Amino acid sequence: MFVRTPADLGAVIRDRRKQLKLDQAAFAKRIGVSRYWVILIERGHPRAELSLVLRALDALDIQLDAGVRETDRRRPRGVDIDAIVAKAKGGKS
Amino acid sequence: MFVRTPADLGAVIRDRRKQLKLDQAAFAKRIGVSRYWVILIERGHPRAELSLVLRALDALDIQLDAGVRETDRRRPRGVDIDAIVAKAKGGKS
DNA sequence: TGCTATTGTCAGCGATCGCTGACATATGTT
DNA sequence: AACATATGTCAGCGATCGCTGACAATAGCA
Repeated sequence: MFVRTPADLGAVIRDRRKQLKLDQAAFAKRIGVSRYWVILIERGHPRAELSLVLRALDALDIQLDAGVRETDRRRPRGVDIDAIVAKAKGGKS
Repeated sequence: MFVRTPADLGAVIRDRRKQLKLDQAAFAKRIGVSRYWVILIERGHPRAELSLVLRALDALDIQLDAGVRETDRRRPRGVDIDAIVAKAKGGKS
């Protein structure tokens, strides 16, 4: 599953927690956080702190893979648009 | 690249930002954040706020994929350890 | 229906966020 | 060296974090 919003993350966490048959209290204790925090996260709290989120994922054996999004493959490989533009930097404005 | 710590994330972000030839100021403006924030993130700030991080990744076209970590493949497929343990719940302790 | 486990809600608190904006330190180019 | 660009540092500020702990609401089961 791809994670683009805090809500996505909340869903991933909640699903996996249930999969592992952990209740909020047990889960919270495992990652060293309050149960309240778990509730907020699963609800999609946008301002949660990064390290806690990462610890939560780790505790659930969820791996985060960060990769470049390859939406369009219109251009042949080996062509660096930026480089071309830079070379022709007549009006950089 | 796998992201397990704030430092990992900082590295991913910094590398990609340079790949796109953005300086901190331009990058910060693009995601609606201060340049100071960018510096902290790239340094691996553990308490950064989630939504800003996600926006940063999005702005860099970095996709976050969350999947269950499959470290050991010792057991044949179809065997659910949890279920077995549950079934034999003589001493659940 | 009762009983239990689980989940959701809240106020008040200390701690820390992210911002600004000016200055210091690289880094690179001529 | 001189200059321009990029990156790193900091103090003070308002805003919000995550915690506690007790209670309310919901779900599951007999």
